[in-house]
Amino acid sequence: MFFNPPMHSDDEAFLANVCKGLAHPARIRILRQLMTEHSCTCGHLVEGLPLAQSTVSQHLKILKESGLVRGEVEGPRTCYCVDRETVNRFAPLIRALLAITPEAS
Amino acid sequence: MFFNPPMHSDDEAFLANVCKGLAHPARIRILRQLMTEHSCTCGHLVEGLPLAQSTVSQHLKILKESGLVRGEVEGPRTCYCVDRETVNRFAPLIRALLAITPEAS
DNA sequence: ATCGCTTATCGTCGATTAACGATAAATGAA
DNA sequence: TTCATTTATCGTTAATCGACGATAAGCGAT
Repeated sequence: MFFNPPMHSDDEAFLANVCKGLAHPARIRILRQLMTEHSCTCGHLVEGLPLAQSTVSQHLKILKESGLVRGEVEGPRTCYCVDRETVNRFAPLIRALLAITPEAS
Repeated sequence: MFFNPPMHSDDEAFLANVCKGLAHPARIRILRQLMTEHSCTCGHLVEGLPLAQSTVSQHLKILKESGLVRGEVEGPRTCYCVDRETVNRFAPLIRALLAITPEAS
């Protein structure tokens, strides 16, 4: 079996930051929607959530800051999509953290 | 109309709540320590962190509220350990979320 | 140039977070 | 009982979050 690799503090900060992005039910919802739909406008997301447009916009900003989401202006609207690079870095890190087993003493 | 969630909103709230517990580097560090050491006193955790005892105690409280950690009083000290039930519920949920691929349209 | 649509930002409010020192509570030991 | 140790809690301060309405900014179409 492998020993648990030591985690760099960069990775800890990254993990914490992404988790912060996921630390609200509305943002979980938004991320899941973007994972399946590939690209959504803010307005479309607002339709699917019981929140005001400004609130959704704010959640999208937090998701962007966490690195999970990117937004591209297209004409009068903005298309949001998941940043797969962040997901692909995050997934193995959180997986490794959760898979740690106690040392046999 | 709201998105039709393939995920129960209970699960979304659970995911968000656990992520909230992980949304700070110190708590990532603490959880990691508890995953490997199985059981730690607050004082032992304080030794490994650049934070005051009261701050570490506060982080432990947040981790308990997120369900990730349990604490048991043993004499004058408290032993903290990971709640594996929470981890075992969280792991497949976050994994499933991150594994979603865009629908072929 | 103006209108209409879409989205970001501003301002506000109450609640929460994060950090610390100080202190209280609980327990084991002397 | 008294003392030392350990941890939780209180009080404080600054910062951030979460929600909203209102408004500004950008763009396409008329």
